[in-house]
Amino acid sequence: MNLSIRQLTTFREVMRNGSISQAAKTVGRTQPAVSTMIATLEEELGFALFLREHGRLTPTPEARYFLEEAEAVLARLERTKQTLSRVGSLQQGKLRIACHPAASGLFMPRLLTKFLQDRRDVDLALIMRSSAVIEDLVASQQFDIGFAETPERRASIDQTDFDLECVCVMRADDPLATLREITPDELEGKPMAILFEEHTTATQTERAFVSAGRRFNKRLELRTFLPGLQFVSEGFCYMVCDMVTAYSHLLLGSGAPNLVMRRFRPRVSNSVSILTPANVSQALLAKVFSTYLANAIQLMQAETEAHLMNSQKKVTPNSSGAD
Amino acid sequence: MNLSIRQLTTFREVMRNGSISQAAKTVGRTQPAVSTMIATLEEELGFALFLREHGRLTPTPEARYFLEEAEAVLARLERTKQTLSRVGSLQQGKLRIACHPAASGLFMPRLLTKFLQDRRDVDLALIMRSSAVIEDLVASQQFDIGFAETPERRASIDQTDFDLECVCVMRADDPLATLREITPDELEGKPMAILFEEHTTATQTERAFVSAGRRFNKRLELRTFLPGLQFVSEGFCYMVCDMVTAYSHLLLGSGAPNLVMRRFRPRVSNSVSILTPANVSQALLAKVFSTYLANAIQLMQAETEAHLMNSQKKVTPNSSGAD
DNA sequence: TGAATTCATTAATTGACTTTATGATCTGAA
DNA sequence: TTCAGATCATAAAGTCAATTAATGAATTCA
Repeated sequence: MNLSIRQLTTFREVMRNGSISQAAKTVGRTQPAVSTMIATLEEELGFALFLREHGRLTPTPEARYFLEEAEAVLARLERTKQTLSRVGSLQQGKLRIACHPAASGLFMPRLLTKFLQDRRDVDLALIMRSSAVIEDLVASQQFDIGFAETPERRASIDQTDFDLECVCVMRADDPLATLREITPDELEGKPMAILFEEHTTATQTERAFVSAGRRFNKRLELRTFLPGLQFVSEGFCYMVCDMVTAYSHLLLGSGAPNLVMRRFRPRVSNSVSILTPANVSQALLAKVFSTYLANAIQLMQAETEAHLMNSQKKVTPNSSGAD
Repeated sequence: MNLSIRQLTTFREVMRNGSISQAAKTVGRTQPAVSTMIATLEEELGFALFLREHGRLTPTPEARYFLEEAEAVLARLERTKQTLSRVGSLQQGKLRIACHPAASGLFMPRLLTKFLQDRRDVDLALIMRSSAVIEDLVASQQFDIGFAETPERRASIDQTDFDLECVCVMRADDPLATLREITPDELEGKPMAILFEEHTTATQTERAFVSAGRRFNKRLELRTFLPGLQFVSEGFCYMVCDMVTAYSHLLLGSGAPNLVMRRFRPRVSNSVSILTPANVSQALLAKVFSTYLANAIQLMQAETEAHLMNSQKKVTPNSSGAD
C-alpha cells in the first residue's frame, strides 16, 4: 500500500461531492481520471470504498472510516505547509540573542521591537550577560547571536567587529559643553567616573591623562556606564563613556537626562562585535538579524559622528542625526 | 507548495544518512534522482535545506525543523495504513449485534467467541432484546445485525429467514424418551410449559392438541423457554421448545441437565431471521458475520436433525452431530 | 421513449521522475 | 604536489504512471 497525497485529496473530494463527476470538476481534472484513481485506491486498500449501484456511488462504511483518516493526514500536512511557508518567509523561527549590558537597556530592545514588528511567529530569547559569558554561550551554540565587546578571536566563534570610539558625556549646561572636543587638559582634576580597573576603557582613559601629564581624579568606579549617566546628569562627575550607552540614552530625546556628548581625544576605543557560532550553518532568521544588527550599529556610528561634528545639535530620537 | 509523500520520505532518508548517495542506496534509487528531488523540494519550500560545502551536505536549521514536521506527517500516515490494512483484512471494525433471548444465552456468545478469536481489534456491542425491539434497532441502523424471530417483512429491513421446527424436550429417563416422535396423543393431560398466549409457538402447540382432540394441560406459562428447561429437567413438565434454546443447552454436554429432545408432530415451527438494515451498504465485517451466523444456524439445523433421527445419540458439545 | 445523468473502459498523450553519463569539487594518501 | 576515491550537480534520454478524449453501458426523469 503506497498512499499518495493526491489520492487522499481526490478521495476526500469524491466523498464531499458524493459523485466522481462533481469531484473531478472541483479538483480540476476529468471524470475518468478520478474514476481510475478511486479504483486504484480501492485496490491498494483491499476493500471497496463505494458501491456502484444504479449508476451512482454510495460510500461504504469503510469509506467513512477512511475519510476520517485521510482528513487527519491531510490536516497534519496542511499545518506543516503553513508553518514551513512562514519559515520560508522568515516570519517564523527561533532567535536566541545574548547581549552585553551596554546594549541591553535600550539599543537592543528598540532594534528587536522594530525587527519583530511583522514577524509575529518568531520565538525570541534575549538575555543580558557580561561579554565574557556571551562568548561561551555563542561558542557552545546555546545562542544564535551574541552582541558583546570584541573578544579574543577563537575558532569556535565567527565575529564581525565594530571599532567604536568612546565619547565624553557631560551636562548640557556644563561650561565644557561649549567645546567640540575634550582632552585631559580640560578635565584635569575634575571628578571622573570610569569602569573597573581591568576594563580596557578605564586603562585607556587613565593612560590618556598620564600621557598628557594631567592629574586623573577618579571619583567613581562602575561596572557599567549606565548608572554613571545619572551622576553625570547631576553634575557630580564627567565620564568617558562607550558609544552604545551614550547613544542609547541620547536617543531618549526630551525624556532623557539633559546630557550632551563630545568627542574625546586621545581616542578611547571600545570595540564591539556580533558573535555567531562557527562551523554551524546559521538559521536564516539569525542571519537576517545579524545584518540587521550590523546596519543598526553602522547607523549609530554615523549618527554619533554627525552629532560630534556639529556640537550645537542633538541626536534625535529616531534617525538621521539632525534635529 | 505541493508536497508529496515521496518527497518527505526521501528527505527523511537523506537526513538520516547525512548523504544523498547513501540515501539513494537505502531507498533503492540513484543518486541523481535523490539529488534533483531534494533540489525541487527546496525550491518548493522556498528555503535551502542543505548547504553544499566541500562537496558534502550539511543540514540547515530549517532542515531540522522540516524533518520534525515530515516525521509527524509520515507517522500519521503510517498509522493510517496500519489501521486500514487491518480494516481490509477484517481484523478491525465495529460490530453491533442485537439478539433475541433464545440465542443470547449460549448460542450467540459461543459463536462470537469463535468469530472474534483472530480478530483482536473488532469492537463488539452485543445486546439482548425482544424480537420486536430488535426490528426497530436494526431498521433505525442502530445495530448492524439483528437475530430475532422472523418479523413481518418491512422495507427498512433486509432479512434472511430460517424455518426451524420446535422440538419436544423431556428428561432423558422419561418413559416417552424411548419414542422417536412425540404427538399430542402421548402428552394428553401431561403437564406442559409453553410461552405466553400471543406467541406463535404457544398457539401452534395448543392447536395441535385441539386438532388431535387431546386435552392440553398448561402447567406453566413463560416469557422465554430457557427457564422452562430447568422445570423439565426436574420432571415437573414437558415442553415444546424452540430449536435454538434446546440446541444451546444440549451443546453443554455433560454439564447440562439430563435432557433429550424428540421430534414433535404436528410440526410446530419457530422461524428465526438474520436482520440487517436495508438501503444501506453494510460494513464488510457485518457482512462476513452475517454469513458466519447463517452457517452456524444451518449447522444447528443439521445437527439437530441428526439427533432427532437417531434418538439413541446425543448432540456432542462441539459439532458434527454424532457422539 | 428519449434526453440527461452517472460511471467504466480504452487508446493515445503527456509529464514527472528516473537513469545513464559526465563534470566539478573536495579529501586524503602517496 | 598529484592522483585515486569520495561527494553532489547537471544534462539528455528513457520509463512509467496519470491524464485526457472518446465511447459505451446503465439508470433516472420527464
